[in-house]
Amino acid sequence: MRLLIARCSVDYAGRLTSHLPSALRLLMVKADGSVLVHADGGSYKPLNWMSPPCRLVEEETADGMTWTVTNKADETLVIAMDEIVLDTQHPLGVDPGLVKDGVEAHLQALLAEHIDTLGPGHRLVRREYPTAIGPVDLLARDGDGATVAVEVKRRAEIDGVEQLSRYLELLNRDPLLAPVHGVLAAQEIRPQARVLAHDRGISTVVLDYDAMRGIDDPTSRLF
Amino acid sequence: MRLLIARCSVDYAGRLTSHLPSALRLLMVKADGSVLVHADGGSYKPLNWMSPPCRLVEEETADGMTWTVTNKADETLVIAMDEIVLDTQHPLGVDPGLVKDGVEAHLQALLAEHIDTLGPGHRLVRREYPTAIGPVDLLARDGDGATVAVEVKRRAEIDGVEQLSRYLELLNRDPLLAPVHGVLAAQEIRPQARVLAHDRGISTVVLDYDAMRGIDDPTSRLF
DNA sequence: TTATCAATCTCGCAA
DNA sequence: TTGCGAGGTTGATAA
Repeated sequence: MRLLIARCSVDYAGRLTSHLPSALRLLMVKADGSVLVHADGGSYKPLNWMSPPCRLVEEETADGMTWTVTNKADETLVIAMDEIVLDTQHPLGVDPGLVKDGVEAHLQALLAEHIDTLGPGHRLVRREYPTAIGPVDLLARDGDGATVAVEVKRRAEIDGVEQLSRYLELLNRDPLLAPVHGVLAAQEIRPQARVLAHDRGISTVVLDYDAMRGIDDPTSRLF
Repeated sequence: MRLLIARCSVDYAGRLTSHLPSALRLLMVKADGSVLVHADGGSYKPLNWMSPPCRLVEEETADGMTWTVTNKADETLVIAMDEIVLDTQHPLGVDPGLVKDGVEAHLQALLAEHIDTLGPGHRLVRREYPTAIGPVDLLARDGDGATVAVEVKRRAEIDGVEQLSRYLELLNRDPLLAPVHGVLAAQEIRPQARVLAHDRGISTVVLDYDAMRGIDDPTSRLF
């Protein structure tokens, strides 16, 4: 990994065009040739970058150095340096990689365990109920024995409603299941998703992760 | 901006938990206190990070140094270093910032200015026409006074057709607007999106960014 | 390889 | 502040 602190201007031309006026910035060149331009603030996203695979051409100029980074799609990143404060290189080797503990799969498992969160008398038929267009997160029966299809999300947006709608259309063609009622269950439901869901007769339920992991929370209700 | 090359293990606990085994990595501390952990590969996304605002507590240990970074939501990032290869600091100052060109907002503005791209006699009603499920990019009237709802995309895919379809269903319930015709306008329209759009009676228009910008150029006008 | 969906998404805008 | 949608989204996974 090569690190530079340099006063530079940066121009990108590709899926959009952008320009950065000259200023002191960090330039990072990774072992795979990718380049990142970072300022001394903002979040983890660089001001500009080129993802691998790409090629870097270095050119000495009168007052500094110019990098031209290009990729297969002819996108270009041009970095013109007029002052170099630091230029250092360190081989880091291959990283062993990140180990994550999931969230969303856990939500589905918890709701399956506490299926009565959807209302008294609910019974789980199965998780990941298979259909021709993909598995429904949860299939259940309510207190009256009617079929309920549940889509579980961490945050429910319009796409989740569309997804559930497609499942419902398919499931309702099965006379053994129809009529199937849809439930969108999530820790957070965007207003527009709620509006669209209710417009289509789909119920929404807000899930309380901590409550399900602990004791049933009466404030989590179906409407 | 402080830069370290260090052998370290990293643990994050917050919206999820994650662990990185010890390895040589780049640690970046920005002026706003945010911390980034980068490997020598991958794309611009760090292996781990803490976004500002956050607080870093540094602790000397027997065989190195430990950082504990916390934010308001009690998320924590713990970095345990057992070997430090580089530790350098450079004030960069405030960045003048990025100038972008060619994004969807520009396309929408350009098409609003050149609404006759949709056909002769078209008049703009308004941009960002509000509905219960979100704003329609452009609402217009065609030469016969019929309502036209336009969805503008840089690249039109299936979800763009779905989005426009939802708007059309809603708008067509309004007797003052109905019947509303849909137009999907984009620089690039994926074949599947084109097929689905036409299947639903939605027109597609390919936008030429440079041409629309050129027409707007005063030097190209006759008077 | 392509399509689909989640993300510690980030970022900008507008109500 | 919050909500909402775009992003040079990126990244992972299944078909």
